[in-house]
Amino acid sequence: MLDIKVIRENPEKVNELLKRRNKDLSIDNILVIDAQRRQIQFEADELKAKRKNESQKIGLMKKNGENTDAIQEEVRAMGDKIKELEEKQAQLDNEQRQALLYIPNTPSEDTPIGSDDTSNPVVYVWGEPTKKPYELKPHWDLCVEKNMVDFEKGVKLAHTRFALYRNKGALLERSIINFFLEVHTQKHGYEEILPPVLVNSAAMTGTGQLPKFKEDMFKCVDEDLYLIPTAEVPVTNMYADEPLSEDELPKLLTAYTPCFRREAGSAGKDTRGLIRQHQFNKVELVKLTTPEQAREEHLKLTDDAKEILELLELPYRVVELCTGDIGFSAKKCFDLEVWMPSYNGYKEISSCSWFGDYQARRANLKYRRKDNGKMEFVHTINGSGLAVGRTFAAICENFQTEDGKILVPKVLQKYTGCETI
RNA sequence: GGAGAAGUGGCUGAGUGGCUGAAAGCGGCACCCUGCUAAGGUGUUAUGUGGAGUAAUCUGCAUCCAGGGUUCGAAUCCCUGCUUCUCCGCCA
Repeated sequence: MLDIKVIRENPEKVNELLKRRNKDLSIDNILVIDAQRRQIQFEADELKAKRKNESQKIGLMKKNGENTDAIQEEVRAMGDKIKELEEKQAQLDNEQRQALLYIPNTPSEDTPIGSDDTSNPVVYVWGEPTKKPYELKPHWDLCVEKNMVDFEKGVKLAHTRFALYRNKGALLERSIINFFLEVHTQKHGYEEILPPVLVNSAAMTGTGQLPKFKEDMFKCVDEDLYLIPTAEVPVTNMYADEPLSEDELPKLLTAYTPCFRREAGSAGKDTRGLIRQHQFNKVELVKLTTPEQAREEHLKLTDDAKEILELLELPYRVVELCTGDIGFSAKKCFDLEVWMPSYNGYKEISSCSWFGDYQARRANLKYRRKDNGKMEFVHTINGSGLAVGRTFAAICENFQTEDGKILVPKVLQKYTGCETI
């Protein structure tokens, strides 16, 4: 969430940045709550100080054998008033926190301004869109023909938008996961994490999924547990309420997990194939950094994701998300888009975001600075490195041969144990 | 799942109703001393949130797992929850 002090001291600036996302956003109501809240706290604190003094007096009087009935009654009445003020204060605290939880992050000053994805500038292109003299089948046909993915079984066992991988399909999916993890741990220096895929509402609130995006997630009926929509949630929250020391930063973490999304509101979108499933695999990259390190580490994390696509020799481009398209918690974000013949276009395969201290405030992620010994919020950064199902689809489509085979990218062959599928 | 015990500052650990935001030790930091090394001395060392001040800083309140309760007053008493440990049961 945003820093209330920044909001208080610089409301015009905050409003201006928020309106770059959406002109309806405003923190004006929060300022009103904040002023009331501080007034009440001031009154309550003064009264509590008074009660403390009087109570100590009673202790002394009792020691001296004096009668304290009158003063006790007086302090009791004070207690009633304090309780009243405390309740009011708690209510205002809560109101303010709730309001803040629904305000998105302020975009970075240099995030391009625009209202939707049509304003996202392309900042980098690698390779050429795949062109072949023969027809490239969409992966949803090819994979079914080759008995690699069984969409019907997925639907039968669970629900629409669930798939079952089998045979070489399961092998390819598993190989991609292993390849991703190995590059990020061996080459890029990330620590591998295998986290729980169910997390509680505190974790979901920390990274910004709750409370606003509740309908996007699968929730357990009788427990305060949600299926994670991304490994970002458990991994970013690992150090919540647990200050790090500055030498531990930047902290680089990577995790493979299945991800679960309700895709509420996506009815009719990407209904064929592996592109938009309720369950999909992803390897995530997460960084916790100092504010000074953040921008550079964000670029480096994006490079780590880009490198995967280059190693696989998949054509892709990078777009920078504009203020109207950027995620709720992010300040700045690059999307990596892979060439997907079935779409005759580029399709998102990774989203690399810098969150500033927005998530850190929500999750209470802090570190102790070396220069002044003070506690400070870390900056969080994350990105897909990469989405596995979409990589699977991109490989199937971009690398198919005329006789219906799929060429396994060189770097994957040691995992699949074969050159073609 | 059943029974019992326990949760205090970065760590160990004292503290059963008031002068304890919290002893002591360790660790950390600063300075001093010692011609190396090791040791020693002095001081300092929690977080959150208000108020005053340009600021350095001063100051109120809250916080001893969490939330309630009792009391003039709670780390200390009571209730609930969570977590950890031990024993039993079950189990991949």
